[in-house]
Amino acid sequence: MASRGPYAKGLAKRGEILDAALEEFGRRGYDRTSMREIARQTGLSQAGLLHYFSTKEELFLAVLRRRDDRATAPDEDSHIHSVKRLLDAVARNAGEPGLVRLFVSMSAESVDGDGMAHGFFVDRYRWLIHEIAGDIRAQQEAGKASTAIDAEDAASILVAVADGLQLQWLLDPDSVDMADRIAKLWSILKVAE
Amino acid sequence: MASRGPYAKGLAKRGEILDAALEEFGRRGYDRTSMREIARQTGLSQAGLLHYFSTKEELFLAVLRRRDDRATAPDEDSHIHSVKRLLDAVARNAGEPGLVRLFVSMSAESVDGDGMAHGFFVDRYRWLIHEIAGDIRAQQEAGKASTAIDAEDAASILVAVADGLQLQWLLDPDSVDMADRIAKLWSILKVAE
DNA sequence: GTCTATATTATGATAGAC
DNA sequence: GTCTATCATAATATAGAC
Repeated sequence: MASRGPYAKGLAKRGEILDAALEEFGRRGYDRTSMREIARQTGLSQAGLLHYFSTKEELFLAVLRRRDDRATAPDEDSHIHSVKRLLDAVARNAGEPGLVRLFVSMSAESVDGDGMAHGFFVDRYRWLIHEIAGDIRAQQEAGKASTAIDAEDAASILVAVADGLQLQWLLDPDSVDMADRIAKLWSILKVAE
Repeated sequence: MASRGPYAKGLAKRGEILDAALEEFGRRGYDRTSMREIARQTGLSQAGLLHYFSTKEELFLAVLRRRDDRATAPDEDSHIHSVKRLLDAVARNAGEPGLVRLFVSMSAESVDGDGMAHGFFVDRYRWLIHEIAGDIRAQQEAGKASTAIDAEDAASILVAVADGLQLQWLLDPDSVDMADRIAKLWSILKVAE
């Protein structure tokens, strides 16, 4: 609530930088994005930008964490992820190719162990799949979902389909209706014998 | 058959370069891989390497095409891709993280329209899904697969799961048995009501 | 076919003034 | 908090000798 205070301006600028960085990282990938370009877009010199984020990696991780928050926070009531939320997120993402690109390409790039964001993505997938598996298990126990498939397997598959479809969609947007396809899959899994 | 001739040495060297490049691109991604490093690994100077592939992009595309061949050619009888082949490829890939990494990260990196390999991956996905959809349709007509889901949808989903699971597996190899999971999915899709 | 040398252009980061 | 240098690398690609 402290919209005035010693840090007000700095915080606003930080937000502006994160917006621009999200845009650039999402559009061009980590390696091809330069600090100079992000600085330029926010009306700073490169050195000025480094006052806010003293390394490129630091800025990158801040961008990832912030996007993660968006996907989690401003939604429904529960703080738990669920199948429904995953489906919603996929549908929503069709309007934000930059975000999708960011996550698809960043998670792929972070794959090698020494990579900057490796830990971030490992944790994120573990958490996401665990949450969704919990939701599926609850639905199974309530008799609303088939027990023909293990909840953990189903969760992992749904997350995998979401990622894979996003990749197909990014490469060829007209060829895929992501939300429709993943919804069909879930409707089948839900009633499998 | 011409193991001797004016080009024999050049061709062998080309192969050696492609092997090293595949390894490096797969391990570090396109941007982080330098021509100098590939040259070093093949006992060439950077300029010497450029005699074989005059730009980095050219080398990269040669690597992609070659890997694509591998996945297609040395398999069974038919020249057509199929669900079975996709499942086999996923199982096989668990032994070749470098290859998986190459394709996951390269396809993600190629996402922007101006990217070097965009066309390659767009074509590849179209073809792959089309082939697999054809196989599924054939199974449906033979009464071996359920018609509860559209063949095109199912093919897209299976390819998406393969990609997504590979990503999960790369990030956290112990957490996923890719082949098992995708096989379970297919067994469910096959008998869906 | 392969090399050395170099041109050119970027990058991330630091030092220090204002 | 922001700037102007500048440093130190590192990259692809070219020119031209051998």
